Amino acid sequence: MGQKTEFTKPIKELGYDPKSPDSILKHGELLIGKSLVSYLGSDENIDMARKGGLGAAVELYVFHLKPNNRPGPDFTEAGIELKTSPLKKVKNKLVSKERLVMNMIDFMHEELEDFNKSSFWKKNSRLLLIFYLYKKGQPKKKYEFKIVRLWDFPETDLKIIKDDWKTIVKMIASGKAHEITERGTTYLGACTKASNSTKTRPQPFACVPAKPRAYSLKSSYLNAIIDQSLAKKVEPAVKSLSEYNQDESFEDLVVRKFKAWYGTSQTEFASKFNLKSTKAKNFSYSVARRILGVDKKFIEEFQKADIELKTIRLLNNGRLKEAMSFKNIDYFNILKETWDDSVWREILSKRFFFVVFKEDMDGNSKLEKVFFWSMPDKDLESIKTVWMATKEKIANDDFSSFPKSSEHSIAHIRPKGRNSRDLTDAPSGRRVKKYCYWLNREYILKILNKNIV
DNA sequence: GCATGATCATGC
DNA sequence: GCATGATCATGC
Repeated sequence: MGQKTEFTKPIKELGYDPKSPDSILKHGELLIGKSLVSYLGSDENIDMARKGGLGAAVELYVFHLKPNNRPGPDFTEAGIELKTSPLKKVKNKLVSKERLVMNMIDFMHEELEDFNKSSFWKKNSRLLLIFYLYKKGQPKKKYEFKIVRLWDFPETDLKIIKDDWKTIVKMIASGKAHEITERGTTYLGACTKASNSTKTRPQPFACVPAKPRAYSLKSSYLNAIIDQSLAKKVEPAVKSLSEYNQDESFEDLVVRKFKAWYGTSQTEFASKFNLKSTKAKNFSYSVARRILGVDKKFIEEFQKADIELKTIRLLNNGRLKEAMSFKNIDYFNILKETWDDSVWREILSKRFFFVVFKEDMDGNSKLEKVFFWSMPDKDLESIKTVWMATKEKIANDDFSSFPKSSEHSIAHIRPKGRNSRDLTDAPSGRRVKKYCYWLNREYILKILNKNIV
């Protein structure tokens, strides 16, 4: 004991505070969505040949920890053990690829009475879990990190883990370390290490040597952590009822929060909120999240209520820059649909939150206003003709004369692919251009004018 | 590599 | 100045 964490850099150059769990976590979170190579900005000087694979590389290159085999946690002062573990994709879902191996069990010296004094608990009571997506054949340094989070065992889990631990040490105490199996426990396992070697270890109460084993968290337990972590992409815009003014609705409150920012330019938003580019396709959504004080990826209320945020850009002469596009038409799907259950009708039936930017005389786009909106029923129903005409053309394998904006006051159909060579299969088997749904410019302008209060 | 939100380019 | 074809930029 008494060993302290050692670093490969002076503390002040680490980029985080190794005494602070919060700072360690924030630093780790920089990995999300990146690989080691993209995190470091280059793959020069990454030596993956060392022992321990990606986990050791994360310790070294991300946290600048000196390799160690201390009995205590990696971040001694913060009491946090760093664990890096692989995920795999099964039916589009991320699951644990393997059990998470913790520390070796030293049969001769393991605590046999008090869980709190056990080697497992001394090292692993609090974890920084880093999950990455394993891909066969890809170099390890290119694996993408998906989840970074602190893990404290909830009380109710800990009860089960303590029972598992007792089961394991009882085997040692009764001279049966060589009979330990992984199946006998629930969350915490004792998995074999170096199982295909002939190496064995002595045990204290029997002459029979036992296979070397380590404490491990089972895949099923990790899967629960993974599910929980991935679902945590939402955060409510309203954290407490006290945020509401009297008689205010959720939408009123959202609009009120935005009003304080009217007149702010896109570049100002970008620098204020640390957004990389004003051209990111989720730029407006990112701005909205920040205005509403949401750190997570999605605004919970918007998700729950299926509110769709759309950006509208006005030119400085008050005209609309563009019509509004929606997603591409699925040529196979549309043939199976009726208007009432069609994808497009479903999209247009949503509640919308429009964020309007207006260009000033110098060409800077500034936040002009925001408002919630739903398409009136009569408009929705009038679009049925556009949809039917589109469906009919597709059924007739005619991809050259979709409804134009001059033919209907609300909507039209227009190409949208990566470029003109970006083709897709038509039901006829032919390769055709991708088209999508649009709301006419004039129609959007009309909505805007109605909502200028 | 593709889907998606957004924008550009050109001709009338 | 609009309609329409085409393409960009980015996230997943």
